[in-house]
Amino acid sequence: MPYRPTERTEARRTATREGIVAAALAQVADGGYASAGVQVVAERAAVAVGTVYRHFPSKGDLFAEAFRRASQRELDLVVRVTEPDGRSARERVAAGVEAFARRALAGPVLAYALLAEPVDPAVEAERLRFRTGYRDAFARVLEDGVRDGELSPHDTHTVAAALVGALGEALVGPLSATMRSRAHSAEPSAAGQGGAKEPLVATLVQFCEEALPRAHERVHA
Amino acid sequence: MPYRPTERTEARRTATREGIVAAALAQVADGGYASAGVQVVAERAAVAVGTVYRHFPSKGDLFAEAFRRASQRELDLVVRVTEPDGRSARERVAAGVEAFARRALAGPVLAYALLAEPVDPAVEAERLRFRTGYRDAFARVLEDGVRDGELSPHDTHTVAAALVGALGEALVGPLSATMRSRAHSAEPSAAGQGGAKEPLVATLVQFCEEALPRAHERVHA
DNA sequence: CGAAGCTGTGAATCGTGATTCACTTCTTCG
DNA sequence: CGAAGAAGTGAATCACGATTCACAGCTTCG
Repeated sequence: MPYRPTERTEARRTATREGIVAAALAQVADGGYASAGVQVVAERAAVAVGTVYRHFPSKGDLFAEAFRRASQRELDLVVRVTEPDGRSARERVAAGVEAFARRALAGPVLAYALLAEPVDPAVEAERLRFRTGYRDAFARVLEDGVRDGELSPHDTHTVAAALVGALGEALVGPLSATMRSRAHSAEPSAAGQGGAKEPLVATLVQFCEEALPRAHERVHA
Repeated sequence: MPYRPTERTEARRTATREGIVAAALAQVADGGYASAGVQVVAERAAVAVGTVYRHFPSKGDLFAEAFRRASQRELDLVVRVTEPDGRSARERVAAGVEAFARRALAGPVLAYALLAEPVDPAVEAERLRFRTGYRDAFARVLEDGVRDGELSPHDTHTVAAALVGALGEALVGPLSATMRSRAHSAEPSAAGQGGAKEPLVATLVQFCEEALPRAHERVHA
């Protein structure tokens, strides 16, 4: 049995694979999913088209993985900042909303792709999974709030979904606006930012805080 | 000059055209956009493929028109029930939310297609236009509320978008769930409905009412 | 070295569904 | 009726990007 894969070759293999995923993500992050053909990604990864298919069974699988990684990063962040510690449910929701919004506005093209751009079914499925993730993260906070008597009992799943939807929809407009203006000037982070981000974040945080069904007597922050 | 279009032929032409639009919409309403190829629509309209192209420059244009009509109906309804009359902004928002949710749950497949299903860019553009329509309808109510001192001043556009997003996201789950269960049993409106709709509607109405930034002193319903 | 098995290559192929167009059928009017 | 212009037809074509695959180049080990 003359050939046996070794540590070194396996490392090389992994490196190539990672390069392809990275290229796919990079392409989505700066041209959107629409721009991300297999050809283009392969070129970007300095690899032949066939190589992509030696590492992934299909385009859908490749991008599902790329989306999964990017989304996981974001979701982890939101989960982290909403984790139970001394804070009230309200504060925890606010922290999650703020983190979500800030990250999205920082990387608008990727955020738009992750959030709203038309994609393959396999990728869409990944998107769905992560939306569910966000929803569950918020739902957990809401349940804690109900248990502790801070919030009145309610359909936490639906309310959490509504929070996620509110964030998404309110951000998609500004996100695509930023993308459009970027299309003109060449490079990122130019002089006058697309739009004032802070007020937008503040509005969203307030909206989401208010929307929570507080228990009869208020605790005032 | 031997031939001149006349009233009768023009009527026939219009009828054919209408038939095609209706077929397109019907197809979307019961198989989703994914099922709506030009071929299929043509058959459904009892017309040849070429005829479709004699009436519409492209598939995108056909479906853009079909979506436009369906969406306009829905939007008109929401605009109507949120129109200013004696009611408070809160009540008007609640009425809009309720109407939106009820209609969506009544025609889940169409609602899903209108709201969230992946579609052609031309159709997506139409969708965007109508989301903006809903947003503006709610924004108008919010502005009235601010003017009348019922609500505190705020970014009405963003809040309105958040309301629309909350509705959309909270409904998409139940909508696709209903669709999936419909896929099993053959005909609509069978015995045990997909899920209890009323509580869902109530949750959404309450969520949206709560989320509005009320002026300092509360009016209590 | 050379057999065996792996990864990399990229031009050619394939699938899908929108779109075309040469032809037939219908309608109008001198 | 017959010319002329319009609507209808549907098999053939086309566009486009994902996918394949025969071949070339490494890597391992007896």
